[in-house]
Amino acid sequence: MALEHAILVSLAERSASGYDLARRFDASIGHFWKASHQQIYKVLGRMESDGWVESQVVPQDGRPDKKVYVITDGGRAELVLFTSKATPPEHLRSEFAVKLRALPFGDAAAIVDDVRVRRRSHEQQLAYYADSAARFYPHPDDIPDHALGGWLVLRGGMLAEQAGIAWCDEILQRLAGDEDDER
Amino acid sequence: MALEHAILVSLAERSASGYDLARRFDASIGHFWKASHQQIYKVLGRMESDGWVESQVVPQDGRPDKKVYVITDGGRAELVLFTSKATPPEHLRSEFAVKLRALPFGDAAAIVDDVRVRRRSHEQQLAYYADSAARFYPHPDDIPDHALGGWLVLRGGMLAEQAGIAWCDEILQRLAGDEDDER
DNA sequence: CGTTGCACTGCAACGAGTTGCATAGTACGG
DNA sequence: CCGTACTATGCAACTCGTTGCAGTGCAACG
Repeated sequence: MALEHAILVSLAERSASGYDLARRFDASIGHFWKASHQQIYKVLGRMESDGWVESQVVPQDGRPDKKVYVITDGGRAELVLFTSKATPPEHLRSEFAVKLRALPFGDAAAIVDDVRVRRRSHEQQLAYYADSAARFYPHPDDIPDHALGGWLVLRGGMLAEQAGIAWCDEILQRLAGDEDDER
Repeated sequence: MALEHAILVSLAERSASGYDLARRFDASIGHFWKASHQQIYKVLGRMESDGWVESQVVPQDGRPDKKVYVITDGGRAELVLFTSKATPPEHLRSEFAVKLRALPFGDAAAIVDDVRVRRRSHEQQLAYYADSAARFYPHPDDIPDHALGGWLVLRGGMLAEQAGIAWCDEILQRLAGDEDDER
C-alpha cells in the first residue's frame, strides 16, 4: 500500500515517466522499497484514475515517446494525509531466521556458508550507503530541510546493515568457532 | 515461499494442529514470520498433497475435533534441501522510510509523533525478547545444539530492535532537537 | 548486415497474503 | 437464557507483487 506513496514522493521531488521511476527505484529509493516496472505502470494507471497524478505524452526523437507523470493537488493532499496517519507496525519477515531455526534439521555447513555470503552482502550494501552519504551529504551536520529525509533514510539503511553484520558475526562465532575473521 | 518451511520447522520440533501452529506463530516464531490461521490452513492443505506432512483427525471431548499434522520423510528432506540452498537476498521494505522521505511534503509534527511511537514499540519488543532470552536461555554460553537456532534468532531480533531504536534516536535528534529524552 | 542492448510501454497469469465470513460445540458470567 | 469468548476448521473475494511475454524503434558492435 506504500508503493503509491513512494511514487508520490518521487514525483513530488520531480516529475517523471514510468520508466524513469523504475530506474529511480533501482537506485536510491529502491533500496528501501523495491518495485518492478510492470508494477509501477500498473499503479501509475490506478493513481491517475484516482486523480493523484496527471500524465502527458512527450514525443522524443531518437527514442520512443514517453508518458510523463506530474503530481496533482489531490496527490499532494494524499501525501499529507499519509504522513499524518500513524504507520502500522512493521514486523520483520526473515526467511533467514526460518533457516536458522531449521539448523538441527538441515545442512549446518551450508547454512554457515550462507551466513558468510550474507555478511558480505551486508558489507557491500553498507559500503554503498557510506559512499552515497559521502557523495550526496558531504556535510552531515549542515543538511538543508528538503534533503533531511533522504539523509535519515540512508542512516537507517546503514544502521540496519551494521546490525545485520553484527548478527552474522555472532552466528559465525557460535557455528564456525570464528576461525576465519576474513577481511 | 518460506511459510511452508517455517511450518515444517515447527512440525519437526513438535507435531501440531493448524490451530496450534497459528498460536505458535503468534508467540515465538511469529515474531520473525507472521501468518494468519487462514493462510496456515491453506498451506497445510497444499503441503499435505505435496507429501510433506500427514494428518490425522483426533477427537477431543469438550472441544471440537482437531487435525494433527506430522512431518513426513519427504518433509524432512525438503527441509534439508531448503537449508542447503542459498537464501535469496532480502531487501528491506519500509513504509516508514517512505514516510521519512515525504518529510518536506507532509506533516512533520505528525511524523515526529510517529517516530516516538515507533521507538516505544521497538523498546517493548526488545524488552520482550530480553525476557524470552532470560527465561528460555538462562545460560547463553552453554546452549545445546538443538536450541541454538532459537537463540540466534532471538539475538537477531534484539539486534534489529536496537538498531531501530538507534535510528529513531537519530531522527528525533534531528527533527525534535532531542528536548525530551523520555524514559 | 545481423545481433545485442537500451529506451519505452504494457498485458496476462499466477502466487502470496489479507479481510471478511461461516460453522459448531463448550464454557462462563450476568 | 442470552451474549460473549474460546477451541477448531475452513471458504471466497480481494489486493499486492512476481514472472513471463510482447512490441517498437534506435544505436553500437562485430
